[in-house]
Amino acid sequence: MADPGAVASPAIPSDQARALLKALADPLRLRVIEALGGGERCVCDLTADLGLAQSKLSFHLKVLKEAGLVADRQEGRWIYYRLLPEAIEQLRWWLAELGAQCSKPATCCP
Amino acid sequence: MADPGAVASPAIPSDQARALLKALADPLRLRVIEALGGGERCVCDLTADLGLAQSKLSFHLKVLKEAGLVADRQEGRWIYYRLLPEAIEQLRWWLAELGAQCSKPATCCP
DNA sequence: AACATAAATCAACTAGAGTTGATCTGATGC
DNA sequence: GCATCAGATCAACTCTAGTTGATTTATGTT
Repeated sequence: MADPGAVASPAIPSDQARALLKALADPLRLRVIEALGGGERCVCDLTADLGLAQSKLSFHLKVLKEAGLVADRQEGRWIYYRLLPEAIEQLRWWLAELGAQCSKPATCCP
Repeated sequence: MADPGAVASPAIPSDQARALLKALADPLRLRVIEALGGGERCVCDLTADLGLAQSKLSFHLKVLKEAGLVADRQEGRWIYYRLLPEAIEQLRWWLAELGAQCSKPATCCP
């Protein structure tokens, strides 16, 4: 913060970046992400497709939603989940900044 | 897979990507990463700098090392850790591929 | 050799994340 | 209204990740 006139990168806070990292680090959640890659899906569809218990999937969808990776939408009694690809893009930016930091000249011990 | 003549991206396996994601998701490990951003540091230096118990830091360094984010080097009785920025770059590539997958045309439910 | 220091490892513990089955909420259809 | 289905939520449990302090291994010093 306190960086007026800086570049136009989103610069998400590291807390949010960590939430994204954590959300993606789980193998089951990654399967959900990949399943949603093909487009919006309702929960019952995902449950059947991935062969998961309903409450289990619901738990992981909540984690993904709170991390900002997916969004949901109700239609009748179905709830459709979709990916928010911009979240992945934000994480890539954040990683780019982290990587840039890691290449800066040493500040100590010459 | 089965994509001959594709781009020159490293395409790390998702297991390794997950290890990287998990390693970066921890706040303490992120502090270590940032501390190493300025250059190579010995463990005793990091311990003092971050104010951590020795075994605690040792545990997290091991996680980072196994994920491929850092490497170590012995010199006398000191062990120096350094970042491997290419790991972050690989993760960015992996995320780019994941993001690309997520934008492909829907395969079902027209 | 005896001693001191750097760092990894271990065993016991704590805490948090994920699982399970049941229950609750809300929408639809009869 | 009542029954049904989709999905979230809850409480109890399990499992894994992280913490702590003690011990061990290796290196260097006297």
